[in-house]
Amino acid sequence: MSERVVPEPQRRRRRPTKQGVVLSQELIVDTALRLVGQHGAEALTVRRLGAALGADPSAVYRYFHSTDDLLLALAEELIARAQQGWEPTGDWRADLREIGLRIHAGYRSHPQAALLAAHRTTGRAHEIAAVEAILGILRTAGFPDPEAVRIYHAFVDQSLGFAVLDAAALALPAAAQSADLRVWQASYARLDAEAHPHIAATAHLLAADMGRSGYPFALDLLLDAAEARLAAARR
Amino acid sequence: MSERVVPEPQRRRRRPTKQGVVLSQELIVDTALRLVGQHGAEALTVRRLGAALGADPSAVYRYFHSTDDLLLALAEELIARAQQGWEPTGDWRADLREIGLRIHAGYRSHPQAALLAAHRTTGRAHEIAAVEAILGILRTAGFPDPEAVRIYHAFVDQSLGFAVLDAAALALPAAAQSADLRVWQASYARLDAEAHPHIAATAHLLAADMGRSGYPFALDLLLDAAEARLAAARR
DNA sequence: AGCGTACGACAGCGCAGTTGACGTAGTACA
DNA sequence: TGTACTACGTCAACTGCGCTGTCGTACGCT
Repeated sequence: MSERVVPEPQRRRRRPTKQGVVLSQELIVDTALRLVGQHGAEALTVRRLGAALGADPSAVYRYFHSTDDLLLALAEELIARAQQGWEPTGDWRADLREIGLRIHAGYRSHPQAALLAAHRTTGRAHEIAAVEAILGILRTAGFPDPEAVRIYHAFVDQSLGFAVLDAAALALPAAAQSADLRVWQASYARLDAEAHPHIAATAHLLAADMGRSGYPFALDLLLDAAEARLAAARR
Repeated sequence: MSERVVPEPQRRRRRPTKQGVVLSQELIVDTALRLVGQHGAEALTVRRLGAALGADPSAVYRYFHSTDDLLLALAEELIARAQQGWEPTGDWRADLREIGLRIHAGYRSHPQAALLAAHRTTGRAHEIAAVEAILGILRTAGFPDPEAVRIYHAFVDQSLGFAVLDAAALALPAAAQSADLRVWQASYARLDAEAHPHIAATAHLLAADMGRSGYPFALDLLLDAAEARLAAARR
């Protein structure tokens, strides 16, 4: 990973492409997010991005050194959108729940960005604001600092992790999903109750949950546990 | 996704490759796992796999129709390894914790397989055994069936999600990690305490946690919450 | 011994990310 | 207004990817 060669301050020369489009970092990021949203994560390639922009694919490299760089910019944009129009209510539990659902929903449609965001740091304004907001909620709620930091990490990574898994499921081609359903019915639903009593007893429940995201429930579990620890710390 | 064209029952003809290796599904799976373990998830390509096997890359397609198929086999193998040598102790909380750590550790070195395993179903023996074991622990602990299924999903997806994120971090080239560290120090550590009081107060704690997996802590939170719900259900 | 075929090798397709050279169009300054 | 500079869009090409169709051969069966 080299230094950022591409100048961050705004560019001065703007020449339209052959198709008359004036490029910019924002336009490229927006177009990339639109591509991913419409055609899935696998549709995001430099070549397709160039086509969608109406420019030569290599023009992208005038604004980002690599796709890694571009994905970091996508991550920052998603963080920004997740915070847009959000105001804390003062109820720490409700606030965290709302933020969690927003992060999850935002990244769900952009799994590659979620993978990066989880362990890279953009160091830019919106990311810093998000960290500050979440830590602020926890600390003003009364969590001691070490606990607040640990819960912060668990909270963020949980929402990103579920988003990545859910996004991967959504990105599967329809044929693969129906194939899995067939495999499932052939393998699980017909197991005999003697060898696999627990699966047999809950097969109908497992089937009902297939394809639904378990994130909201997992988030509630995390908030339950956090609340219990807060009560214990106050005692 | 077509039907499985490659015959599952064991093959009869075995001709060594030019380099004298006799191929088989097991050998290919083992070699693929070794490749991923040694050189990261990105090292797993059909061409490199062929080279590691001492065979032409296209020979792999005699045993799996696609990389998707191969990854499903890797997933099944990882599930098998995670269960190897494990015996339930009867303490549901300790048992779940042990299983969670095993799944996390296993998939952590094989993120692509984890991504697939989370929302595909292999329908094969070891996967079924794992589902049966986890559900069994929850149901004999006393969780009502619907709750047991929901906790099962949250538990599995949490461990897979963290494994994917952690694996992605491990797979980053060393240069990217040091670049991020520099960005972090430049952006976060020097924030003024007025604009970002919460980050400033916990900067040292955040730095100490960088790069460490938050999974064990998040797992404990989930188990805490489950235990509380079990107590409530019994009451 | 001989036949049928499973399987390994080879060549090649389309697509991916990325790079370096090139020329032009826009800006800045006189 | 003119001129020099250079940012930026384009082009062509390199490497490596998953995957396929074809071919010959050596294995295992009868």
